[in-house]
Amino acid sequence: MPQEKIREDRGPMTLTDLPLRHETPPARRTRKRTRIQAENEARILDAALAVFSATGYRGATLAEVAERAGMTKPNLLYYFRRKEDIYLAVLTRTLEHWLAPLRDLNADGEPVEEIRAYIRRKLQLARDFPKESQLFANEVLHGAPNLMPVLRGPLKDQVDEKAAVIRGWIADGRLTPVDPHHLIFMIWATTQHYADFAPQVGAVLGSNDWLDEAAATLDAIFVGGLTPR
Amino acid sequence: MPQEKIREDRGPMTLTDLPLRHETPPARRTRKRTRIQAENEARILDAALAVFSATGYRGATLAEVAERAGMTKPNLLYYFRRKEDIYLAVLTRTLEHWLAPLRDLNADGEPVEEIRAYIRRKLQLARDFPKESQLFANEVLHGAPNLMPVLRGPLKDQVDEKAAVIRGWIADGRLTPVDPHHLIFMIWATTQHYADFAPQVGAVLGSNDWLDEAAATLDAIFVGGLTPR
DNA sequence: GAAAAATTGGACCGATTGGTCAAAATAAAC
DNA sequence: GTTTATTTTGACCAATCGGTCCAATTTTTC
Repeated sequence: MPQEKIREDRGPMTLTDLPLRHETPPARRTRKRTRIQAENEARILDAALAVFSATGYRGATLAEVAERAGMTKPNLLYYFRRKEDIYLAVLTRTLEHWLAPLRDLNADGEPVEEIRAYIRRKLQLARDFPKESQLFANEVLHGAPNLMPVLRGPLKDQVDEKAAVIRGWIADGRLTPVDPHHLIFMIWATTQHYADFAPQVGAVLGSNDWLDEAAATLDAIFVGGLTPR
Repeated sequence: MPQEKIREDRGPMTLTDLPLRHETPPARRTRKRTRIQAENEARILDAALAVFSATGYRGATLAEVAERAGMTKPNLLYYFRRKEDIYLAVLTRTLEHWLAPLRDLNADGEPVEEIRAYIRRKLQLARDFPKESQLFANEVLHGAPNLMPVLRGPLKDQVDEKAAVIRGWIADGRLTPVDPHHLIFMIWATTQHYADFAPQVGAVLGSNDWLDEAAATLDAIFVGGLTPR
């Protein structure tokens, strides 16, 4: 059986109201958030990101998450009732972080320069937060069982909006005519590749210091490919 | 615990002698390969590709592989002694298929046209054999525990060889100067993206018929980016 | 500092899963 | 057609894992 579908639909959604809200921890039934609660939940989410991104949902064990978070398994389950809840929580947190850079693509900027800056931002994210990228990649690779509503909803909306911007630039003759959606896919693919396929990149290059060379190459190809002749 | 490292080193290797040889099935101890053996092993490998690519090594269960292969679990284990053996067998078979297209990059061809043809081949592979791509992506995403020697050995050699060809083209002024390794990464990333992130591509496009548009976009960017001005 | 609430962890449980075994059934060899 | 080798399967086992329970401990409240 594939990775379980964890979330059932709960209606439409927006970017600020991502549809992955997990069960509130039992301790929060009453009163306000405790200091210990905040600390432990943060430690758990960090541990969970490491474990889930490295092994996927099915491969991850609560015992390992608990150990990395420095607590026992029942203690972990005191903060998150189920494994799914932990996964959804860390996926949600990652998602916010992940959708941000595209938003900054500015319709009023110089087209080629805007895209170049976007690529640079994504490349830095890949270097600085590879685990987030891997978590996301793993989820989508296995059919996005928990993310499909987000992909079809907020993500598609976001992409469509920016695609319209790019289409406008093309119409103005400021960019080579290409399909904006596929251009965005290209940027996602080429930048996230360095996080998701890190072992391969490292093995082929014989080094893990790829950022500058990668940026230079992406720059050359995209700028050359997008600048009207 | 992450996906187990299944294979321990067995020294240097070549492309034709990939280092993922699994245990020979028990039935092959004696005499030659049976008709039933060949049939069942093929059915098992097909089933295993589907299951492993969809759920990863840890997520896959022998029961599901057996069911898809149309046999009982003990029967499956009669042909492959352990889960690892099945995984390694299907990974090996995939690998051969996967390393092929790069080999066809012809040093004597017209540079931009050769790269364009390579991209087209990879894109068709992504459409026609997404499961192979996903299997490979999953393995690398989780640290390539079973593939690292291949990545560092035969794969790196293959890439280095073709990188030299590209470097030659650049030296002759027939291509925009870019780092050949990163150019190859770009091609891998942009083409395999359509297989590995298929749910996302489908969700954003609202369609699964991406080949022609993708090819046109990749063509425009890569040709524009690689053609000297 | 006593009472109440929140936090921690040892022991335990049922379900799943990879894998075994031995005996039955089928196919191949002669 | 009998013997021999191969193939199939039901029953079963040990380990792992998600999750529960409850008593002990610590922190907060007043």
